[in-house]
Amino acid sequence: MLDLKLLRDDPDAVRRGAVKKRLPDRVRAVDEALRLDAELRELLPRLDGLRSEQKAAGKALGKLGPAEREAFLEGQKRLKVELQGLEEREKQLRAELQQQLALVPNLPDPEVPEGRDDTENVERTRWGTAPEFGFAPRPHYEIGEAQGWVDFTRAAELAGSRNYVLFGDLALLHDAVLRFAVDLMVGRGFVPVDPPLLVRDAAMFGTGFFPGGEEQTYRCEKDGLNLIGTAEVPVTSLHQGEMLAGDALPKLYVARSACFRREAGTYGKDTRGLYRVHQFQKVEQVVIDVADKARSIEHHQRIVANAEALLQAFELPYRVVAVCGGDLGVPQAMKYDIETWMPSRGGFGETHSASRFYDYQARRLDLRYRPKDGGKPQYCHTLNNTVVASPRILIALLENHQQADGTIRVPAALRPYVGGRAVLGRPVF
RNA sequence: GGAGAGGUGGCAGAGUGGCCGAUUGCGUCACCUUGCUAAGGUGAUGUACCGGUAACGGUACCGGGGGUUCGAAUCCCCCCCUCUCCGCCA
Repeated sequence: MLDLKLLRDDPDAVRRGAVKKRLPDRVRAVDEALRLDAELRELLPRLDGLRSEQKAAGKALGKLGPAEREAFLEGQKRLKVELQGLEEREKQLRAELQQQLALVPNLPDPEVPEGRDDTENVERTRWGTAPEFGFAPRPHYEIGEAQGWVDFTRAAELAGSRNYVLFGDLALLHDAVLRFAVDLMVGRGFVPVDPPLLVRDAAMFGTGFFPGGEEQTYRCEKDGLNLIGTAEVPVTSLHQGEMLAGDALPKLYVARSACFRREAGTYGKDTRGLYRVHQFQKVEQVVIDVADKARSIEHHQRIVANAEALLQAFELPYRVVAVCGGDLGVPQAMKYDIETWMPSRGGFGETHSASRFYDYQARRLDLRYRPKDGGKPQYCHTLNNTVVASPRILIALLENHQQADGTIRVPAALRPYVGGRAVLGRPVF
Protein backbone atom coordinates (compact mmCIF):
# COMPACT_ATOMS: atom_id res chain seq x y z
CA MET A 1 0.00 0.00 0.00
CA LEU A 2 1.19 3.47 -0.81
CA ASP A 3 0.79 6.48 1.42
CA LEU A 4 -2.41 8.27 0.43
CA LYS A 5 -0.51 11.53 0.75
CA LEU A 6 1.78 10.44 -2.06
CA LEU A 7 -1.22 9.91 -4.30
CA ARG A 8 -2.47 13.38 -3.52
CA ASP A 9 0.89 15.10 -3.86
CA ASP A 10 2.06 13.40 -7.01
CA PRO A 11 -0.66 11.34 -8.63
CA ASP A 12 1.18 11.41 -11.95
CA ALA A 13 4.19 9.66 -10.52
CA VAL A 14 1.90 6.93 -9.21
CA ARG A 15 0.11 6.62 -12.54
CA ARG A 16 3.44 6.47 -14.38
CA GLY A 17 4.51 3.71 -11.99
CA ALA A 18 1.50 1.59 -12.91
CA VAL A 19 2.19 2.24 -16.58
CA LYS A 20 5.82 1.22 -16.21
CA LYS A 21 4.62 -2.00 -14.64
CA ARG A 22 2.27 -2.52 -17.59
CA LEU A 23 -0.78 -2.53 -15.31
CA PRO A 24 -3.20 -0.19 -17.10
CA ASP A 25 -6.19 -1.29 -15.04
CA ARG A 26 -4.37 -0.28 -11.90
CA VAL A 27 -4.02 3.27 -13.21
CA ARG A 28 -7.76 3.50 -12.75
CA ALA A 29 -7.40 2.55 -9.11
CA VAL A 30 -5.31 5.70 -8.61
CA ASP A 31 -8.03 7.90 -10.03
CA GLU A 32 -10.75 6.08 -8.14
CA ALA A 33 -8.87 6.38 -4.87
CA LEU A 34 -8.37 10.10 -5.39
CA ARG A 35 -12.01 10.63 -6.21
CA LEU A 36 -13.12 8.77 -3.07
CA ASP A 37 -10.58 10.63 -0.99
CA ALA A 38 -11.84 13.97 -2.24
CA GLU A 39 -15.42 13.10 -1.38
CA LEU A 40 -14.41 11.83 2.02
CA ARG A 41 -12.49 14.99 2.77
CA GLU A 42 -15.48 17.06 1.85
CA LEU A 43 -17.65 14.99 4.14
CA LEU A 44 -15.38 14.85 7.16
CA PRO A 45 -15.49 18.46 8.37
CA ARG A 46 -19.27 18.39 8.36
CA LEU A 47 -19.37 15.06 10.08
CA ASP A 48 -16.81 16.07 12.70
CA GLY A 49 -18.71 19.28 13.35
CA LEU A 50 -21.97 17.43 13.97
CA ARG A 51 -20.26 14.90 16.17
CA SER A 52 -18.64 17.66 18.15
CA GLU A 53 -22.04 19.26 18.63
CA GLN A 54 -23.55 15.99 19.74
CA LYS A 55 -20.76 15.34 22.15
CA ALA A 56 -20.91 18.76 23.76
CA ALA A 57 -24.68 18.63 24.05
CA GLY A 58 -24.50 15.17 25.48
CA LYS A 59 -22.16 16.33 28.19
CA ALA A 60 -24.38 19.24 29.10
CA LEU A 61 -27.34 16.92 29.18
CA GLY A 62 -25.85 14.79 31.89
CA LYS A 63 -26.07 17.71 34.29
CA LEU A 64 -29.50 18.96 33.31
CA GLY A 65 -32.63 18.80 35.40
CA PRO A 66 -35.49 16.49 34.33
CA ALA A 67 -37.70 19.33 33.09
CA GLU A 68 -35.24 20.83 30.60
CA ARG A 69 -34.16 17.39 29.60
CA GLU A 70 -37.18 16.50 27.51
CA ALA A 71 -36.93 19.43 25.16
CA PHE A 72 -33.24 18.92 24.81
CA LEU A 73 -33.62 15.31 23.87
CA GLU A 74 -35.79 16.20 20.92
CA GLY A 75 -32.98 18.18 19.36
CA GLN A 76 -30.52 15.42 20.05
CA LYS A 77 -32.69 12.89 18.33
CA ARG A 78 -32.88 14.97 15.20
CA LEU A 79 -29.11 15.33 15.25
CA LYS A 80 -28.78 11.59 15.57
CA VAL A 81 -30.77 10.94 12.43
CA GLU A 82 -28.70 13.41 10.45
CA LEU A 83 -25.49 11.86 11.75
CA GLN A 84 -26.54 8.34 10.89
CA GLY A 85 -26.89 9.21 7.22
CA LEU A 86 -23.48 10.82 7.03
CA GLU A 87 -21.83 8.04 8.99
CA GLU A 88 -23.24 5.48 6.62
CA ARG A 89 -21.68 7.35 3.72
CA GLU A 90 -18.39 7.71 5.56
CA LYS A 91 -18.14 4.01 6.22
CA GLN A 92 -18.87 3.23 2.61
CA LEU A 93 -16.32 5.72 1.33
CA ARG A 94 -13.60 4.47 3.65
CA ALA A 95 -14.18 0.86 2.63
CA GLU A 96 -14.07 1.69 -1.07
CA LEU A 97 -11.04 3.89 -0.62
CA GLN A 98 -9.16 1.11 1.13
CA GLN A 99 -10.13 -1.27 -1.62
CA GLN A 100 -8.85 0.99 -4.39
CA LEU A 101 -5.74 1.94 -2.47
CA ALA A 102 -4.90 -1.73 -2.03
CA LEU A 103 -4.92 -2.08 -5.81
CA VAL A 104 -2.44 0.73 -6.43
CA PRO A 105 0.94 -0.84 -7.22
CA ASN A 106 4.14 0.11 -5.50
CA LEU A 107 6.26 2.63 -7.39
CA PRO A 108 9.01 0.99 -9.42
CA ASP A 109 12.40 2.51 -8.66
CA PRO A 110 13.96 4.71 -11.32
CA GLU A 111 16.66 2.08 -11.85
CA VAL A 112 14.04 -0.49 -12.91
CA PRO A 113 14.51 -1.01 -16.68
CA GLU A 114 11.67 -0.29 -19.05
CA GLY A 115 10.26 -3.41 -20.64
CA ARG A 116 7.23 -5.51 -21.33
CA ASP A 117 8.13 -8.97 -19.99
CA ASP A 118 11.00 -11.14 -18.83
CA THR A 119 12.64 -11.07 -22.26
CA GLU A 120 13.46 -7.43 -21.58
CA ASN A 121 15.11 -7.94 -18.22
CA VAL A 122 18.62 -6.52 -18.17
CA GLU A 123 21.65 -8.60 -17.31
CA ARG A 124 23.77 -7.00 -14.62
CA THR A 125 26.43 -9.56 -13.76
CA ARG A 126 27.47 -13.00 -14.84
CA TRP A 127 29.55 -15.61 -13.03
CA GLY A 128 31.09 -18.83 -14.32
CA THR A 129 30.93 -20.28 -17.79
CA ALA A 130 28.69 -22.92 -19.29
CA PRO A 131 30.41 -26.29 -19.01
CA GLU A 132 31.91 -27.93 -22.10
CA PHE A 133 30.98 -31.58 -22.20
CA GLY A 134 33.05 -34.11 -24.10
CA PHE A 135 29.83 -36.01 -24.70
CA ALA A 136 26.16 -35.30 -25.37
CA PRO A 137 24.80 -33.95 -22.09
CA ARG A 138 21.44 -35.24 -20.94
CA PRO A 139 18.55 -33.40 -19.36
CA HIS A 140 18.09 -33.88 -15.62
CA TYR A 141 14.95 -35.99 -16.00
CA GLU A 142 16.72 -38.53 -18.16
CA ILE A 143 19.57 -38.82 -15.71
CA GLY A 144 17.19 -38.90 -12.78
CA GLU A 145 14.95 -41.57 -14.21
CA ALA A 146 17.89 -43.68 -15.35
CA GLN A 147 19.29 -43.54 -11.83
CA GLY A 148 15.93 -44.37 -10.28
CA TRP A 149 16.03 -41.02 -8.48
CA VAL A 150 12.78 -39.54 -9.66
CA ASP A 151 9.39 -40.88 -10.64
CA PHE A 152 7.01 -38.57 -12.46
CA THR A 153 4.56 -41.30 -13.47
CA ARG A 154 3.67 -42.40 -9.97
CA ALA A 155 3.65 -38.84 -8.80
CA ALA A 156 1.09 -37.93 -11.43
CA GLU A 157 -0.95 -40.97 -10.46
CA LEU A 158 -0.84 -39.88 -6.82
CA ALA A 159 -1.22 -36.16 -7.10
CA GLY A 160 -1.71 -35.07 -10.70
CA SER A 161 0.63 -33.43 -13.15
CA ARG A 162 3.51 -31.18 -12.11
CA ASN A 163 4.39 -33.46 -9.24
CA TYR A 164 7.42 -35.63 -8.54
CA VAL A 165 8.71 -38.22 -6.16
CA LEU A 166 12.39 -38.17 -5.27
CA PHE A 167 14.27 -41.28 -4.21
CA GLY A 168 17.67 -42.26 -2.96
CA ASP A 169 20.63 -39.98 -3.52
CA LEU A 170 18.55 -37.34 -5.23
CA ALA A 171 16.26 -37.17 -2.21
CA LEU A 172 19.39 -36.79 -0.11
CA LEU A 173 20.83 -34.14 -2.40
CA HIS A 174 17.53 -32.28 -2.25
CA ASP A 175 17.78 -32.15 1.51
CA ALA A 176 21.51 -31.42 1.37
CA VAL A 177 21.13 -28.20 -0.63
CA LEU A 178 18.44 -27.00 1.77
CA ARG A 179 20.51 -27.69 4.84
CA PHE A 180 23.53 -26.12 3.22
CA ALA A 181 21.45 -23.00 2.55
CA VAL A 182 20.20 -22.74 6.12
CA ASP A 183 23.72 -23.20 7.51
CA LEU A 184 25.08 -20.58 5.14
CA MET A 185 22.52 -18.03 6.29
CA VAL A 186 22.80 -18.83 9.97
CA GLY A 187 26.53 -18.26 9.55
CA ARG A 188 25.67 -14.85 8.17
CA GLY A 189 23.63 -13.88 11.20
CA PHE A 190 20.13 -14.83 10.07
CA VAL A 191 17.71 -16.36 12.58
CA PRO A 192 16.24 -19.65 11.43
CA VAL A 193 12.44 -19.78 11.36
CA ASP A 194 10.05 -22.65 10.85
CA PRO A 195 6.81 -20.85 9.96
CA PRO A 196 3.17 -21.89 9.44
CA LEU A 197 2.46 -23.06 5.92
CA LEU A 198 -1.26 -22.30 6.18
CA VAL A 199 -2.02 -18.66 6.72
CA ARG A 200 -4.97 -16.34 7.00
CA ASP A 201 -5.95 -13.92 4.28
CA ALA A 202 -4.41 -11.06 6.26
CA ALA A 203 -0.91 -12.41 5.61
CA MET A 204 -1.65 -12.90 1.92
CA PHE A 205 -3.04 -9.40 1.68
CA GLY A 206 -0.29 -7.88 3.78
CA THR A 207 2.51 -9.25 1.66
CA GLY A 208 0.69 -8.12 -1.50
CA PHE A 209 -0.30 -11.48 -2.96
CA PHE A 210 -3.99 -10.70 -2.47
CA PRO A 211 -5.84 -9.27 -4.21
CA GLY A 212 -4.55 -10.65 -7.49
CA GLY A 213 -2.84 -13.89 -6.59
CA GLU A 214 -5.90 -15.92 -5.62
CA GLU A 215 -5.71 -18.11 -8.70
CA GLN A 216 -2.14 -19.08 -7.94
CA THR A 217 -2.97 -20.09 -4.37
CA TYR A 218 -4.24 -23.35 -2.91
CA ARG A 219 -6.93 -22.52 -0.42
CA CYS A 220 -8.60 -24.46 2.36
CA GLU A 221 -12.00 -22.85 2.09
CA LYS A 222 -13.45 -24.59 5.12
CA ASP A 223 -10.96 -22.90 7.39
CA GLY A 224 -10.35 -19.75 5.41
CA LEU A 225 -6.66 -20.59 5.21
CA ASN A 226 -4.19 -20.46 2.35
CA LEU A 227 -1.20 -22.67 1.59
CA ILE A 228 1.83 -20.45 1.22
CA GLY A 229 3.60 -20.14 -2.10
CA THR A 230 6.68 -18.86 -0.31
CA ALA A 231 7.85 -18.42 3.27
CA GLU A 232 8.00 -14.71 2.49
CA VAL A 233 4.31 -14.64 3.41
CA PRO A 234 4.40 -15.93 7.00
CA VAL A 235 7.84 -14.57 7.82
CA THR A 236 7.28 -11.02 6.59
CA SER A 237 3.91 -11.12 8.36
CA LEU A 238 5.46 -12.39 11.58
CA HIS A 239 5.32 -8.96 13.21
CA GLN A 240 2.14 -7.66 11.62
CA GLY A 241 0.29 -5.17 13.76
CA GLU A 242 3.34 -4.70 15.97
CA MET A 243 5.31 -1.70 17.05
CA LEU A 244 8.90 -2.90 17.04
CA ALA A 245 11.63 -1.26 19.07
CA GLY A 246 14.07 0.57 16.82
CA ASP A 247 17.03 -1.21 18.33
CA ALA A 248 15.44 -4.60 17.60
CA LEU A 249 16.07 -3.93 13.90
CA PRO A 250 17.12 -5.21 11.51
CA LYS A 251 15.34 -8.54 11.77
CA LEU A 252 17.18 -11.08 9.64
CA TYR A 253 15.24 -14.29 9.15
CA VAL A 254 15.88 -17.43 7.17
CA ALA A 255 13.02 -19.87 6.78
CA ARG A 256 12.92 -23.30 5.23
CA SER A 257 9.47 -24.32 4.14
CA ALA A 258 7.40 -26.23 1.68
CA CYS A 259 5.79 -23.99 -0.95
CA PHE A 260 2.63 -24.62 -2.92
CA ARG A 261 1.63 -23.07 -6.21
CA ARG A 262 -1.31 -23.90 -8.45
CA GLU A 263 0.55 -22.76 -11.58
CA ALA A 264 -2.78 -21.87 -13.15
CA GLY A 265 -2.41 -20.58 -16.67
CA THR A 266 0.92 -22.27 -17.31
CA TYR A 267 -0.45 -25.27 -19.18
CA GLY A 268 2.04 -26.53 -21.69
CA LYS A 269 4.86 -24.47 -20.20
CA ASP A 270 7.88 -26.26 -18.73
CA THR A 271 5.93 -29.48 -18.52
CA ARG A 272 8.87 -31.82 -18.34
CA GLY A 273 10.98 -32.45 -15.34
CA LEU A 274 11.45 -30.63 -12.10
CA TYR A 275 11.30 -27.04 -13.31
CA ARG A 276 7.70 -26.02 -12.70
CA VAL A 277 6.01 -28.06 -9.98
CA HIS A 278 3.12 -27.56 -7.57
CA GLN A 279 5.10 -28.23 -4.44
CA PHE A 280 8.70 -27.57 -3.59
CA GLN A 281 11.01 -26.72 -0.73
CA LYS A 282 12.56 -23.33 -0.38
CA VAL A 283 14.95 -21.58 1.94
CA GLU A 284 14.01 -17.92 1.98
CA GLN A 285 15.73 -14.89 3.47
CA VAL A 286 13.61 -12.05 4.82
CA VAL A 287 14.83 -8.69 6.07
CA ILE A 288 12.80 -6.22 8.11
CA ASP A 289 14.52 -2.94 8.87
CA VAL A 290 14.05 0.78 9.42
CA ALA A 291 12.60 3.11 6.82
CA ASP A 292 15.83 4.13 5.14
CA LYS A 293 16.04 3.83 1.40
CA ALA A 294 19.83 3.65 1.23
CA ARG A 295 19.79 0.89 3.81
CA SER A 296 17.16 -1.05 1.91
CA ILE A 297 19.34 -0.90 -1.18
CA GLU A 298 22.33 -2.15 0.82
CA HIS A 299 20.25 -5.03 2.18
CA HIS A 300 19.12 -5.80 -1.32
CA GLN A 301 22.68 -6.13 -2.54
CA ARG A 302 23.58 -8.22 0.46
CA ILE A 303 20.76 -10.73 0.02
CA VAL A 304 21.67 -11.10 -3.63
CA ALA A 305 25.27 -11.69 -2.60
CA ASN A 306 24.10 -14.37 -0.15
CA ALA A 307 22.43 -16.28 -2.94
CA GLU A 308 25.45 -15.79 -5.19
CA ALA A 309 27.66 -17.28 -2.50
CA LEU A 310 25.50 -20.39 -2.55
CA LEU A 311 25.61 -20.74 -6.32
CA GLN A 312 29.36 -20.25 -6.33
CA ALA A 313 29.74 -22.90 -3.67
CA PHE A 314 27.65 -25.17 -5.88
CA GLU A 315 29.93 -24.28 -8.80
CA LEU A 316 26.99 -23.29 -10.97
CA PRO A 317 27.19 -20.57 -13.64
CA TYR A 318 24.60 -17.86 -13.21
CA ARG A 319 23.68 -14.32 -14.07
CA VAL A 320 21.89 -11.59 -12.19
CA VAL A 321 19.25 -9.65 -14.08
CA ALA A 322 17.43 -6.46 -13.18
CA VAL A 323 13.76 -7.23 -13.67
CA CYS A 324 12.01 -4.78 -15.99
CA GLY A 325 8.82 -2.89 -15.20
CA GLY A 326 6.49 -5.23 -17.03
CA ASP A 327 7.87 -8.28 -15.26
CA LEU A 328 7.81 -6.66 -11.82
CA GLY A 329 5.05 -7.61 -9.42
CA VAL A 330 2.50 -5.25 -7.91
CA PRO A 331 4.18 -4.83 -4.51
CA GLN A 332 7.84 -4.68 -5.55
CA ALA A 333 9.84 -1.51 -5.99
CA MET A 334 12.79 -3.31 -7.55
CA LYS A 335 13.72 -6.88 -8.18
CA TYR A 336 16.74 -8.87 -9.20
CA ASP A 337 16.33 -12.37 -10.50
CA ILE A 338 19.19 -14.79 -10.45
CA GLU A 339 19.18 -17.24 -13.30
CA THR A 340 21.26 -20.37 -13.21
CA TRP A 341 22.67 -22.13 -16.21
CA MET A 342 20.63 -25.19 -17.22
CA PRO A 343 22.13 -27.07 -20.16
CA SER A 344 18.86 -28.80 -21.12
CA ARG A 345 17.26 -25.39 -21.58
CA GLY A 346 20.24 -24.18 -23.51
CA GLY A 347 20.06 -21.11 -21.35
CA PHE A 348 19.51 -19.68 -17.92
CA GLY A 349 16.53 -20.59 -15.76
CA GLU A 350 15.25 -18.46 -12.91
CA THR A 351 16.26 -19.89 -9.56
CA HIS A 352 16.16 -16.85 -7.28
CA SER A 353 14.13 -13.71 -6.93
CA ALA A 354 15.27 -10.84 -4.72
CA SER A 355 12.78 -8.07 -4.04
CA ARG A 356 12.71 -4.86 -2.14
CA PHE A 357 9.45 -3.22 -1.17
CA TYR A 358 10.36 -0.21 0.97
CA ASP A 359 7.27 0.27 3.19
CA TYR A 360 4.67 -1.12 0.77
CA GLN A 361 4.20 -4.44 2.55
CA ALA A 362 4.70 -2.90 5.99
CA ARG A 363 1.81 -0.50 5.44
CA ARG A 364 -0.47 -3.34 4.47
CA LEU A 365 0.71 -5.34 7.46
CA ASP A 366 0.62 -2.41 9.89
CA LEU A 367 4.23 -3.22 10.70
CA ARG A 368 5.92 -0.28 12.40
CA TYR A 369 8.84 0.56 14.64
CA ARG A 370 9.66 3.33 17.04
CA PRO A 371 12.90 5.01 15.94
CA LYS A 372 15.79 4.88 18.36
CA ASP A 373 15.91 8.68 18.58
CA GLY A 374 12.35 8.62 19.88
CA GLY A 375 10.62 10.10 16.84
CA LYS A 376 7.22 9.19 15.46
CA PRO A 377 6.47 5.56 14.63
CA GLN A 378 7.48 4.62 11.08
CA TYR A 379 6.55 1.81 8.76
CA CYS A 380 9.37 -0.70 8.34
CA HIS A 381 11.07 -1.60 5.10
CA THR A 382 10.97 -5.24 3.99
CA LEU A 383 12.95 -7.35 1.53
CA ASN A 384 13.33 -10.98 0.64
CA ASN A 385 15.24 -13.34 -1.56
CA THR A 386 15.50 -17.01 -2.24
CA VAL A 387 18.54 -18.74 -0.77
CA VAL A 388 17.74 -21.93 -2.60
CA ALA A 389 14.65 -23.57 -4.04
CA SER A 390 14.64 -27.28 -4.61
CA PRO A 391 14.08 -29.38 -6.63
CA ARG A 392 14.54 -26.61 -9.21
CA ILE A 393 18.18 -26.13 -8.24
CA LEU A 394 18.70 -29.89 -8.70
CA ILE A 395 18.20 -29.37 -12.43
CA ALA A 396 21.29 -27.19 -12.51
CA LEU A 397 23.27 -29.49 -10.24
CA LEU A 398 22.48 -32.64 -12.21
CA GLU A 399 22.93 -31.11 -15.61
CA ASN A 400 26.05 -29.04 -15.01
CA HIS A 401 27.86 -31.68 -12.97
CA GLN A 402 26.84 -34.75 -14.95
CA GLN A 403 29.49 -37.09 -16.25
CA ALA A 404 29.42 -39.20 -19.40
CA ASP A 405 28.33 -42.34 -17.53
CA GLY A 406 25.40 -40.61 -15.86
CA THR A 407 27.01 -40.14 -12.45
CA ILE A 408 27.05 -36.73 -10.80
CA ARG A 409 30.08 -34.93 -9.48
CA VAL A 410 29.33 -33.35 -6.10
CA PRO A 411 30.80 -29.87 -5.57
CA ALA A 412 33.22 -29.86 -2.62
CA ALA A 413 31.02 -27.59 -0.53
CA LEU A 414 28.13 -30.05 -0.67
CA ARG A 415 30.06 -33.20 0.09
CA PRO A 416 29.76 -32.95 3.88
CA TYR A 417 26.00 -32.96 3.37
CA VAL A 418 25.96 -36.22 1.39
CA GLY A 419 28.12 -38.34 3.62
CA GLY A 420 31.38 -37.04 2.21
CA ARG A 421 30.81 -38.51 -1.22
CA ALA A 422 32.30 -36.83 -4.29
CA VAL A 423 30.14 -38.69 -6.80
CA LEU A 424 26.49 -39.74 -6.74
CA GLY A 425 24.90 -42.54 -8.72
CA ARG A 426 26.06 -45.58 -10.65
CA PRO A 427 27.24 -45.65 -14.24
CA VAL A 428 24.00 -45.95 -16.20
CA PHE A 429 24.90 -44.87 -19.70
C1' G B 1 -15.29 -31.27 19.86
C1' G B 2 -17.31 -29.77 25.27
C1' A B 3 -16.87 -26.28 29.70
C1' G B 4 -14.94 -21.88 31.81
C1' A B 5 -11.87 -17.21 32.03
C1' G B 6 -10.05 -13.27 29.39
C1' G B 7 -8.67 -9.62 25.10
C1' U B 8 -7.76 -1.83 27.33
C1' G B 9 -2.18 2.80 25.33
C1' G B 10 5.43 0.58 23.97
C1' C B 11 4.59 -3.15 28.25
C1' A B 12 1.87 -4.40 32.87
C1' G B 13 -2.79 -3.45 34.76
C1' A B 14 -7.50 -0.38 36.74
C1' G B 15 -12.00 1.13 34.97
C1' U B 16 -19.70 -1.65 34.50
C1' G B 17 -23.77 4.06 30.74
C1' G B 18 -22.35 10.90 30.62
C1' C B 19 -17.14 13.91 35.28
C1' C B 20 -12.90 8.35 30.51
C1' G B 21 -8.67 9.06 25.42
C1' A B 22 -9.09 6.50 29.72
C1' U B 23 -6.39 5.92 37.37
C1' U B 24 -1.76 3.73 38.37
C1' G B 25 2.90 1.23 37.72
C1' C B 26 6.98 0.11 34.35
C1' G B 27 9.56 1.82 30.23
C1' U B 28 11.11 6.14 27.40
C1' C B 29 12.51 11.47 27.07
C1' A B 30 13.80 16.30 29.36
C1' C B 31 15.38 18.93 33.49
C1' C B 32 17.10 18.91 38.50
C1' U B 33 19.63 16.80 42.46
C1' U B 34 23.35 13.79 44.35
C1' G B 35 28.12 10.55 46.85
C1' C B 36 26.89 6.18 50.40
C1' U B 37 27.06 2.27 45.66
C1' A B 38 23.95 -0.03 39.01
C1' A B 39 20.23 5.96 43.40
C1' G B 40 16.58 10.05 44.19
C1' G B 41 13.20 14.24 42.65
C1' U B 42 10.07 17.11 39.05
C1' G B 43 7.74 17.24 34.52
C1' A B 44 6.52 15.26 29.77
C1' U B 45 5.16 10.98 26.98
C1' G B 46 -0.72 6.93 22.46
C1' U B 47 -2.10 6.38 17.18
C1' A B 48 -4.66 7.88 12.83
C1' C B 49 -7.40 11.32 10.15
C1' C B 50 -9.47 16.47 9.08
C1' G B 51 -8.54 21.92 9.23
C1' G B 52 -4.24 25.40 9.95
C1' U B 53 2.43 28.05 7.56
C1' A B 54 2.41 27.25 12.76
C1' A B 55 0.78 27.59 17.71
C1' C B 56 -3.44 25.02 17.99
C1' G B 57 -8.43 23.17 17.24
C1' G B 58 -11.72 19.04 15.92
C1' U B 59 -12.99 13.84 15.22
C1' A B 60 -12.19 8.67 15.56
C1' C B 61 -9.87 4.54 18.01
C1' C B 62 -10.38 0.36 24.68
C1' G B 63 -9.68 -7.54 19.71
C1' G B 64 -13.19 -7.12 14.85
C1' G B 65 -18.25 -6.30 13.13
C1' G B 66 -23.38 -5.19 14.12
C1' G B 67 -27.20 -3.43 17.74
C1' U B 68 -29.64 -0.68 22.06
C1' U B 69 -29.28 4.69 23.68
C1' C B 70 -29.67 11.65 23.19
C1' G B 71 -24.85 9.42 24.88
C1' A B 72 -21.03 2.91 25.11
C1' A B 73 -14.36 0.81 26.98
C1' U B 74 -18.79 -0.07 30.02
C1' C B 75 -25.36 -3.19 28.08
C1' C B 76 -26.98 -6.98 23.92
C1' C B 77 -25.75 -10.22 19.45
C1' C B 78 -22.17 -12.47 15.99
C1' C B 79 -17.06 -13.45 14.80
C1' C B 80 -11.72 -13.79 15.78
C1' C B 81 -7.78 -14.62 19.20
C1' U B 82 -5.37 -16.13 23.98
C1' C B 83 -5.38 -19.02 28.51
C1' U B 84 -7.27 -23.20 31.85
C1' C B 85 -9.82 -27.95 32.34
C1' C B 86 -12.02 -32.32 29.80
C1' G B 87 -12.20 -35.38 25.34
C1' C B 88 -9.64 -36.89 20.85
C1' C B 89 -5.03 -37.34 18.44
C1' A B 90 0.35 -37.09 15.12
